[in-house]
Amino acid sequence: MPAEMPKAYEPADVESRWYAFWMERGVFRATSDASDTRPVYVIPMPPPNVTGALHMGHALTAALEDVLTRWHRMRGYNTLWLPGIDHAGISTQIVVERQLKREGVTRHELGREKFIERVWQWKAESGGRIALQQRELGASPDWERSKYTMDPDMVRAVTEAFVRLYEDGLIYRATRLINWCVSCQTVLSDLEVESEENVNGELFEFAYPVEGTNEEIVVATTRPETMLGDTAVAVHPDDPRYRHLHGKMLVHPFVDRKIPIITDAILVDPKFGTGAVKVTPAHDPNDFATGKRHGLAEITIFANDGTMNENGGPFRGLDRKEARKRVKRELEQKGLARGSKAHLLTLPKCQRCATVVEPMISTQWFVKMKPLAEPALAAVADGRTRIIPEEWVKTYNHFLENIQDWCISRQLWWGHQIPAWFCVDGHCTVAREKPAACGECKKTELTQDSDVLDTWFSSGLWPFATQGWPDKTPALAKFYPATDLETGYDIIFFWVARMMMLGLYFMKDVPFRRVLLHGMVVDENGDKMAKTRGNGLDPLDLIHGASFDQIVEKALPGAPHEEALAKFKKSYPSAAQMGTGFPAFGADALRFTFNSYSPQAKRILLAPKRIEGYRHFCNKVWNAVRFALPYLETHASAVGAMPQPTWRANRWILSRLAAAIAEVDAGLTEFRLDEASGALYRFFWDDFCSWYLEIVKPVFLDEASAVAGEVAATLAHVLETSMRALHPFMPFITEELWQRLPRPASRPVSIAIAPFPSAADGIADPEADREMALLTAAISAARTIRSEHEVHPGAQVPLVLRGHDPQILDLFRSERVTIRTLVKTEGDPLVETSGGGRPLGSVMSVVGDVEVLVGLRGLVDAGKEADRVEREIRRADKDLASLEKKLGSPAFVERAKPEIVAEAKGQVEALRRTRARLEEARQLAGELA
RNA sequence: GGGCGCAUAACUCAGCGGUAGAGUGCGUCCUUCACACGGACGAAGUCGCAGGUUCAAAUCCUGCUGCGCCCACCA
Repeated sequence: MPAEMPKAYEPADVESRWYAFWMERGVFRATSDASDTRPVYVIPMPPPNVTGALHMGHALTAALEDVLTRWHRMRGYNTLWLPGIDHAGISTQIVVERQLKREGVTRHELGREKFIERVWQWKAESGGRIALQQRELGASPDWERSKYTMDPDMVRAVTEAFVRLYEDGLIYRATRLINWCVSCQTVLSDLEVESEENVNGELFEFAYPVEGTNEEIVVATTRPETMLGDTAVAVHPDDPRYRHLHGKMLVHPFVDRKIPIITDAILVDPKFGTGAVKVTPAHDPNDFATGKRHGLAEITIFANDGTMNENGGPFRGLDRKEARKRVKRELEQKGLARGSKAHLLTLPKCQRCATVVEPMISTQWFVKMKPLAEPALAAVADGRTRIIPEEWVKTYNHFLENIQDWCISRQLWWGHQIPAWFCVDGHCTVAREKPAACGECKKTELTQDSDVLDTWFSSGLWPFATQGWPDKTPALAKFYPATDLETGYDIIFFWVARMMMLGLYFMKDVPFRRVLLHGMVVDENGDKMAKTRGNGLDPLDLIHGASFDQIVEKALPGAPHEEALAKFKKSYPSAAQMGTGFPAFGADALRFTFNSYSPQAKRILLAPKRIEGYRHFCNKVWNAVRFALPYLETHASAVGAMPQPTWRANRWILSRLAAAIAEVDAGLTEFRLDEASGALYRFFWDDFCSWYLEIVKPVFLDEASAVAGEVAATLAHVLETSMRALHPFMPFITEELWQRLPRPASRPVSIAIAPFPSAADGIADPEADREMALLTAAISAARTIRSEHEVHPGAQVPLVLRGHDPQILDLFRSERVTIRTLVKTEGDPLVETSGGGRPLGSVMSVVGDVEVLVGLRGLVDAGKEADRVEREIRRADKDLASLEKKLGSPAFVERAKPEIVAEAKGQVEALRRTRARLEEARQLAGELA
């Protein structure tokens, strides 16, 4: 460690120094040893996708969870922040396929086995990247326990869970109308389908000729191409327009098929469109249900890639979009088109690739959700798991109360292959290992189901599968259930609810005691960060600094530079004014920023200016220690144990420290990290730096000072304690400074495992609080007078403090050095009882019962002084009026709480005295003129 | 179509029943021996609109307006 401390805090220097130290000392390790009797704190990290690079969401998650982790570790908990990586089925497959494409190969050419090898190879190369980036943030999980959802023990747990659910009748195979992504070529669960609202589309109308008549029936549709799969046209049974057509047949214009006219009161709203609905059971959820009601044929018209199959007649081979155009054109040519009108629609899109999802009939694996959902609802309702902020409980409940069965099979290669085997006759056998023979017909030629499981199936098992389940391991006994689960609200359904359900099912206990939810990081305009928008920020660029050119290149790769820069500046107007790039804010500043947002904020508008503010705070902390160190060395013999000071400022700062610790404690306990971080910020900057250090300076300059030892002891203690309190928020700078500061011999090797401050580190002292409040108010009043009259900061002025209360006068007398230093007075301030003299050219302020008189001789601007006094008087009058009005109301006096009435009365009296004294100030101002 | 949330100082946000707060920005002054990534002081808000409850409302209730998000199979 360099002995010299640079004048400005350099995050890069400090941050590069400590991570290896923590790792070497193993301070992040938890123990599953049963003999360890410490209380346990477990918080599973949401495993980032193996494809991922660290984005703002990860950084936010890491910043918040690391605070909780480090805080508990310092409080003596056996703390496990469990890291991991998710194999992320679809995403990963897409990434690797894209890679192959660049090499000119498809996965089918490569073959399944070779492809999976490629994915593993790719994981080995880049799968560790995000963990390294998390280290740059200072994250302190127990890396040695890191899990990958494709680890052999995880695979075993997934298989076990699947088989058990199957055996218990909760997993089944069924043929349903499912969501098919024609681009990813797999089925998707309902949750993986996102709907894009208010898309401009059209409602196209065309006619089906009625067989054997000259009549026709006109239907309206947003998807004309699906008419190739129509197997009925439905009308409302009571609709008089069509009554005579019930049961008649229609002639399909393109394929050799007759279509019945059916009546259905559920499907058809006679007021909508033409009142006649074409029914395509194989490609629309409503029509599918209608088809089931009427026993209609289900004609699939699309191949898996979204092109028309052999049922498409003349349109076979065309893509969906192209088919739509051609169908419309041909209908027009046949004279069957009946026009179209604009129509707003909602498009279902694939979460991964944004392709429009196609409803298709397919045989898939499902999990029966109702029986799993009920215990999960109960666990939150009865408080076994608490959701914070509470507003999310409704969302959680609504989802589980209306939950549909979960489609868990995916037509991918990358993932956990489904443990089901088929014989040549199509019988299915589910087993933990490949069975010797078909469970039904005993044939021995078996092939495993080629599908894999939804990625979220394995994530749902995370809290126990990572601890050795299904074995009864010591780790499982120790670390299940977890204490907290902290994550973004966007995965309540995908992850949180499923862990609740599966945890309760397999472990008979909730997976975690609390669910803590944070919001989404968005740009300064409130827009989601997205690659297409060019508004993504790399957290590492904020930590290390980067030019806007570099940032823009990353945000919108491949785009013209000017365009990308324009988009970026629009997304971050305040950043655009910061010059040509971001300076290195440092990890600590970024972390502190994340921790300064209220957790109930759904959107976190990341303003770089705010990060800058917290970098300044780091600098403040740095310089406070830099200032103090020499004095602490000089008085080394006095520094050590918990101080028991008698000097007022020392008592006061310990009292403020006690209050700050209490606030931090309350904030951290209730996941109000913003309140905790805010309390520390205010304590350190306002109380400690602005007042305490300034008060203490003359003590160290005075070699004969009798209190120097006491001050050094207090200063050392407050700084050492502040570092410990700040450490969960700013781990790097606090470790660095703490290592430099004198500290009790009992402290461990790293601040990361030093005790977190407790009530015992402060001493509440209401008397000191009260006295210092008076003192600082008087000093501020004098400073205001100086400043308002533009007295040069270096100039010394006479100061008189007048009052009636002998105790208060004693207070001022004993603090004359402080007053003299902070106000810059000419000699010691004069403290006297009312009616005494006053300095030449006096201007006066009233603070409580004390008159603050500053002598400004010829410096006075009479006009300004008159204004200032009038302002004070006006303020007093206004306050007085509102209080008197309130006290004048009998209703208030009778019904308000007595203490509130008493307080108001006290305030009125004080204000009346102030008001009376201000008259003298007014008179003085008048004399000046 | 339902549900949730947000509207407080120029900006970003706390506060959520007892006389309006912070950070940033802004203005004045200061290169004072920790820090100009600083200091002192100051200006700035009819707490979205309209009703209601209450002795008292940014704070609770109702309605409205404007944003944002989530869920939902309306051709």
